[in-house]
Amino acid sequence: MTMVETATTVGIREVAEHSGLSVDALRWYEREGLLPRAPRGPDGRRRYPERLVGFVRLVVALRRTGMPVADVREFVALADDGAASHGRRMALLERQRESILRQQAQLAADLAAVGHKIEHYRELIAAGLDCEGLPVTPDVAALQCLPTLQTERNAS
Amino acid sequence: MTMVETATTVGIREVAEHSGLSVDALRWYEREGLLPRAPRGPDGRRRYPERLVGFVRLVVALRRTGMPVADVREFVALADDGAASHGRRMALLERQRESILRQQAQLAADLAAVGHKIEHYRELIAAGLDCEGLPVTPDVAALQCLPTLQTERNAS
DNA sequence: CCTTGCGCTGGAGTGCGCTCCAGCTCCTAC
DNA sequence: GTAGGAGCTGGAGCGCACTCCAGCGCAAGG
Repeated sequence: MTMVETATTVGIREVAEHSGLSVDALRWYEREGLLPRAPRGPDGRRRYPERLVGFVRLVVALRRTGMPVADVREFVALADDGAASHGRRMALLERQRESILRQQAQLAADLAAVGHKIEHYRELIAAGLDCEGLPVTPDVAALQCLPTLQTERNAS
Repeated sequence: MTMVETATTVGIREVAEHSGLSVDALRWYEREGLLPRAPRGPDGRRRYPERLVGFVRLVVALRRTGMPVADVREFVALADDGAASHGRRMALLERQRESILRQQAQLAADLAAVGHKIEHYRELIAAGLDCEGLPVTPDVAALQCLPTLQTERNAS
């Protein structure tokens, strides 16, 4: 807190933290035209005004929902044309919205598939049967409940 | 239809068509342990029995919902252990289910963000204003409605 | 017998989307 | 004045998940 809060502009670090992107990714997005060029402070560093931070959030939402880099680039390029491109920008967003709706349907279907499989395992274990419908021996049944030795995420 | 329908087993091509994976991807999945080794016909070709086709569908659902290849591999490896690994397999699926639920929440949030932005553009256009709240000139307004020259997807 | 078609294996190549780095400039604090 | 820390640029490198290919075998049709 030693610096003067220049109006309401934030540094790249904070934008990174609030957007979920890395600092490197933010710079890369800018170089690649996925973000407009951020204005620089007198020391040559990026100062993100509030509007731009909001824009970053939108771009993150677009990328996270699977919009390819090329399409984001196009969207940003349109933004340079000002009000004249509002219609086309809206159209791009609408296409993305359709895509998100399809993804939601797909995700719901996949959730159901996984859920059914879980239920299937639950039943098999409860009934003491293996996948072929044969009863499991007690020693195997004991192994089934090993409280999830869990995938050894702690290696390396 | 010149071949005898060997029980209820299908060739790799049909599995590809029904699963959405490419033939190459199916073979690659098998080599990499994301699918159990498919039994071969007398000519050395893969013959997928029904159970395996169902398994492929599950694996596709897991991958599509973002389960990393390494985790799928682990799941498949567990399947080799038979009934003794039911509990652990179920645990893996449950973790994936949690992940899907989080994705659904994120997707809904992103859909809302995109939706709001669309609404914003709609209002601006209807009101004849640009992003700074200034009225647009009539010639610009005309450009806004260019019926979506649409991203030129037909290049190359 | 020869061609056509599908599939096989194993390995090399590819596209995307970052991530990492060297070498530099600024500030700020001690 | 010098040490440390954050940021800058441009370019190289990388991990993932396939995709593509050469070189082969087999079986059926003409």
